[in-house]
Amino acid sequence: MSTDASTTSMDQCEEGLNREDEQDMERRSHRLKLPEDGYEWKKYGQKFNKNIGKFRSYFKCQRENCMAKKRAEWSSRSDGELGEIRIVYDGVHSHDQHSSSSSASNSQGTSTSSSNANQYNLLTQVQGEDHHHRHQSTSTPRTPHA
DNA sequence: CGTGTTTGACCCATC
DNA sequence: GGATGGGTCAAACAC
Repeated sequence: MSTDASTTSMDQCEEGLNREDEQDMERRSHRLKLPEDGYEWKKYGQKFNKNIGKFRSYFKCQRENCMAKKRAEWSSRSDGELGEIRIVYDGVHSHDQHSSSSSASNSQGTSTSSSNANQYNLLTQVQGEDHHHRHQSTSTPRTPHA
């Protein structure tokens, strides 16, 4: 809490372009436009945080070997335009970015996630939230019985 | 038809 | 011991 909103400065809404193409899906799919990071995310839930009066969307990496998760938080402003969207990354990617433009710079040096994980950790930290609880252990927390 | 999104319900952790 | 919040999965719907 406190001093938020101005923290988000990486979101760069790029409007226009393919109005018909995008509109087709924008029509009813995800009325909210989220900034792409270069990874494929699948929305698996949405909740409203009455504490801050903001919406929270949950995204998961589509990759099978990717346990990375993304969390998007935005105010409940009118539809269409969003003031600021807070993106929080959780987990670490084990695959390369599928981005369109060449990423150039960074990554791909020390094999695997070491460096990558660090990068994401930093982002998560930036959010400056509180609580440091991290559950999800035991390979299979869910397993009633076969 | 398949993909992707959406909403609700369910579960777990925490207070 | 219960209640709440938060997080996740599943099903259904739409295109």
